[in-house]
Amino acid sequence: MILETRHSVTEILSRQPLFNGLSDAELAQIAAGCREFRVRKNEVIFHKGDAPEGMHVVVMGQVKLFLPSTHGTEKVVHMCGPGSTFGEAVAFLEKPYPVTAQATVDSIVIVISNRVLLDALDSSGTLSRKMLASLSSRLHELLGDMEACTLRTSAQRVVCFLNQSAPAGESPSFEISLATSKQTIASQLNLAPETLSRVLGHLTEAGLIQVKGRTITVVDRQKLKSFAA
Amino acid sequence: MILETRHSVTEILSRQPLFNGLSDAELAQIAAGCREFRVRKNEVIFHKGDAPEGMHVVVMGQVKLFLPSTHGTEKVVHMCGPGSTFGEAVAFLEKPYPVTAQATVDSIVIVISNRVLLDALDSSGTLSRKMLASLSSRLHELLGDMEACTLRTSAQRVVCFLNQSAPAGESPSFEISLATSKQTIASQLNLAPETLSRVLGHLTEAGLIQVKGRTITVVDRQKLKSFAA
DNA sequence: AAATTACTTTGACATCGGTCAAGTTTCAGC
DNA sequence: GCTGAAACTTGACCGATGTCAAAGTAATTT
Repeated sequence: MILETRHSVTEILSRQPLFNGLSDAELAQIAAGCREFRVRKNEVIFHKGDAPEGMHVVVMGQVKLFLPSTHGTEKVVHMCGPGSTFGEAVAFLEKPYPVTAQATVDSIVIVISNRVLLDALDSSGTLSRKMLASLSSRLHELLGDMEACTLRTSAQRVVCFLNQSAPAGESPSFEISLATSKQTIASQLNLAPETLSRVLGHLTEAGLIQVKGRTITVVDRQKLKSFAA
Repeated sequence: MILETRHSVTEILSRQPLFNGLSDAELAQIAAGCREFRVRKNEVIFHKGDAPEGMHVVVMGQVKLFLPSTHGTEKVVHMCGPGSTFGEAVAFLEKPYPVTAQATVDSIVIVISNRVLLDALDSSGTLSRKMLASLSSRLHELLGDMEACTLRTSAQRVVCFLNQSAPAGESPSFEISLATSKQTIASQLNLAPETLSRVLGHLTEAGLIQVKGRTITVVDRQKLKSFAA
């Protein structure tokens, strides 16, 4: 990893929702305990089982969090885009990282050391509250993934994913631009890549979607949902 | 549910690790915002999708948290024994409960309203820190479950469960007393009850364990672990 | 204690999704 | 723009688990 100091860490942090509402002094204190890294595509930021350094913020790029298995396979737990944080939870426990973090493209990541983070939390009720909300949100998300993995069939999981990726509007038709490879999405949905490919094929045959590379067009939101049954 | 006021809520709360280190005044303030309920076996405390009331503390008995599915099946996410808390995470989000909570035996549960909890968190850094640790811990646990469900075979999941249930000591042989029905354990491990039964049968045939009702004796810890491979 | 209900076990069978293999397309680096 | 390496697709096959059914066992109620 290459140390990077060109940008103002304070400025970057202040743009994160988590750090909104903090005083300049508080922000400066946190920024002082940060390091900014550039990581290259496929570079591992930390391994499952490593001792925790601190909380990470993705400034630019994309980071994949996954559970590695013995036979080289992996289960993707979460994708972190710009603004996403990860590795917070370990700061409050004395346990190693429960996942491996790897950049999927060249990225810039800020690390806030545990000490600094804990100090900041002690001195700011606002930050504590936001951190609690952030962890709760992650917890809900994970429960949702659990639900998908255990209670739904492959087709239902894919349909669910497409719906979650839908833009805010209510129009029956919309377009999705996949943020990652289909391999990665398959892993997130706990499917073999082949299975994802086949399910997308079936949905296309049924006239519900159109797939062109990483762009998927959903023709009819409602019909898609009812297909899952 | 039957309102219950005989016991001192303050006293019960003070026994929970989460509330250690709080002043009497703070505790009293929290206790004033609590209700204590008795729930009977099989009674549902809240449903997935309900609006959140607050945080729950199991005083006595046992509560099952699960994801219900359409066809009556369910996936058990967590079992809460005396001292366990649940439903904290919703206090920090504006979302409905992500799981259903149901008593598995006659139980006593305390509910701390969201307002009171949030106020207490604002005024106590200690409590905030403990709550962060509690949520983080839950997150880790859930990741562990995810890992088990997605990366392990049925036999590996069962062996894993037996190991996790092992007492602290290092002796090669130990006895486990299951806290719930095998049905429930099967659901936690994301197995059909029949499959759990069969796996336990195989482990018994292999001379690795002995099963008698809800008591399982592990003959050799090491051999059991190596069986998973 | 008898009766009813729920839980567990066992067997036979079905199936969803994974694995392996081969071919095709897309992408990244030069 | 080439070229080699990934990524993706498609087909054939297989196996781990789930489902269904029935019998046996434990637990709870009356």
